[in-house]
Amino acid sequence: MRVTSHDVAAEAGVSQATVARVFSSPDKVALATQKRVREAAAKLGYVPNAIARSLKSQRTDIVGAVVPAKSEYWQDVLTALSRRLAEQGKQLLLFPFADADHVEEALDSVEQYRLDGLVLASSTIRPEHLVRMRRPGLRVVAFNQPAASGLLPLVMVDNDAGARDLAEHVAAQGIGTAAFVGTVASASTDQIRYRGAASALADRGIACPYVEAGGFSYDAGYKAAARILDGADRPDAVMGGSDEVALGLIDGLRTGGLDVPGDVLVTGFDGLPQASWAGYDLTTLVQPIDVLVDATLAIIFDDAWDATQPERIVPGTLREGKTTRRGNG
Amino acid sequence: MRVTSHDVAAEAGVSQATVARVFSSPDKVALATQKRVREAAAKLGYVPNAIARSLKSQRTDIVGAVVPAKSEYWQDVLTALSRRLAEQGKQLLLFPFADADHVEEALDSVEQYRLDGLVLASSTIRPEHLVRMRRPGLRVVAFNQPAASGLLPLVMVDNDAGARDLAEHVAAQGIGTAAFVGTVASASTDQIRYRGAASALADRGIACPYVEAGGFSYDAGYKAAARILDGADRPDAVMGGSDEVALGLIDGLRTGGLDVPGDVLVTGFDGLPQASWAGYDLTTLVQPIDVLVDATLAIIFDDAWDATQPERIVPGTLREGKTTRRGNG
DNA sequence: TGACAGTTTGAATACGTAGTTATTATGGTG
DNA sequence: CACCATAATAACTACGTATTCAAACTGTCA
Repeated sequence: MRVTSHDVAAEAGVSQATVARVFSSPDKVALATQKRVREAAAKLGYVPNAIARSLKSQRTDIVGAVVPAKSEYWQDVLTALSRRLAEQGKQLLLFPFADADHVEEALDSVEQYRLDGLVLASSTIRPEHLVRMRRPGLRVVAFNQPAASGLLPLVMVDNDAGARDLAEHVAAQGIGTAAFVGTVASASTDQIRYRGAASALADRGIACPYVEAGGFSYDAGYKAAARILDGADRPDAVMGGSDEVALGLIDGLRTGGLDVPGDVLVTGFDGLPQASWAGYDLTTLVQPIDVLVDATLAIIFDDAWDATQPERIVPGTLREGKTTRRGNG
Repeated sequence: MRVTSHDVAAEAGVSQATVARVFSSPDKVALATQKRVREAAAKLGYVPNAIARSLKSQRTDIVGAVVPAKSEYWQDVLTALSRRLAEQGKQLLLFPFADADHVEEALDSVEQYRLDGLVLASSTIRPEHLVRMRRPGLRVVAFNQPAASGLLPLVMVDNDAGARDLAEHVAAQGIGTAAFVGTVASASTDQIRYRGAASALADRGIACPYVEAGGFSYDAGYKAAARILDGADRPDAVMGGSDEVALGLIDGLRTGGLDVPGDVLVTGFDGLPQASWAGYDLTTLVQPIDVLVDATLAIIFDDAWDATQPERIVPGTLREGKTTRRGNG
């Protein structure tokens, strides 16, 4: 049914090996022969079979990504990752998981495919899952997942420094009290960001209690806002554990009758496109996603990767939006 | 290096064929043998090789998706699609393209992989590309792409009816003039939505000129708002060609000093999560993405698919937000 | 002309699995 | 106990390609 290299070989009057060479290492085939083969291939509509090639060459040219099914941040990362891969003629295979309990299933499917590399995302993947992925022949990279430190090659934004930058920026606006609304307390990014922010604020004598939103979503942030409004002492600033939560916080606070930034300052973390939308214009720490993605692919594809330097921590950039601009409040 | 079914066979003292059967059709293997094989497999850490299986079985259990690299809407669709596939033990392979000129390259890569099915997204894929994908053994579905009608099996929301619903809803608020801010004029969804809206409005004596945002993004909508503000006769209602454009419109109009919905009503189309965010609460037509995805996968995987009924048009739902609520303005 | 290096091509093989056919073991029946 | 039907397993092969090895061919130079 399907046209194979044998069919092309017969049509062009050469051997299958020659056809294969024309498509994989053309410099080893005489130009006249190449021309004949290509014409035959075009005539028959031949397309090399990537499956068979992968079986033979032990390379799939496919990178897998294990990511949470619902998340604005990860969608951005995936977009950047897949674009970058496409430029190199490689593809991205998605292994989304609904929640932490389903990670195991996703990892099961991963092993079946002999991927060139695997990007492990989501800070809720547990360490036992991480180490399980350390297999010969599979380059695994933990993406923005501090918990993987020491277990897997790791690429991430400098969460600690970023949180401190944000905290210092907020403190400089002259606030008396603050609160940090994290996503999920067990997430390692959450912990680092909170500690960084709380520590920087403490240096300036500002207390910063931790509030758990209970999720990574806008809704979680929106609902957390209600709890802050109900609380006894309303903070002057609220630092969101992620942009998505922060956007929910803003809307929740505004729905509750507060003015942002007039009554409460709000910050985020990630640098989502939505954070820059004029309706929010959120002060946040922008992750250099392209840099992170490049570093990730370097680990996967660069043979000269230095295994003794398995961590790549990239600084983020403070984006000052109007949600921390006191003057205009 | 890698553990194969042969290794497991040797370890368990059976033939390779028996090992294969244990993992693909266990009911044909005696329980005692099965146990022995599974134990041997566990001991050696054997995992079936999906590449080899695909080569042999002529099925990859992978569905490809050709989608624009940047788009909130498509990210939502992909999320739903990949989740659904994962439930069935199948995977999603992404073929993103930066712009319409790069579709060709994406399609080239597609053909190399022997996918079980292919989802063609984006209304900017040209007809010649569409027909090129009609190959034996590959189930292709055009997703939300009216232009594919008659060329490929098609799944889409009822754009015409949806646009009419929105238009009627807006008209019912008592407006005098309107404008439709489309995404890209050549996009087939844009054309249908505009015609539907304009026709419904015309029935009520309301004119509705077409304005091209020039893109599918928030930014395109934001910039289009400026043009509307500069225009001679400001419309009482602006209908966005998509939610993303509509959200940009809202912020653009508000930045320009207008109140939405006080001065101008705004509608969208798609039903993005962001449209429901309290800061916008956009009136829009919600696409039943899960239904669309199910219909798509039915075409790809259902052998009894009725080729004489190659179009599946699903109604959307009007979501009434506060952007068309005159009373509160 | 003959030998030789370099280039080009063909035959054969392996990648790891699933399915087909052949063979052996099992159990029930007259 | 012979016989047959059925279950269970083994041997073998094909899927489509890339690569190794050997063979054939090219042109060069003594």
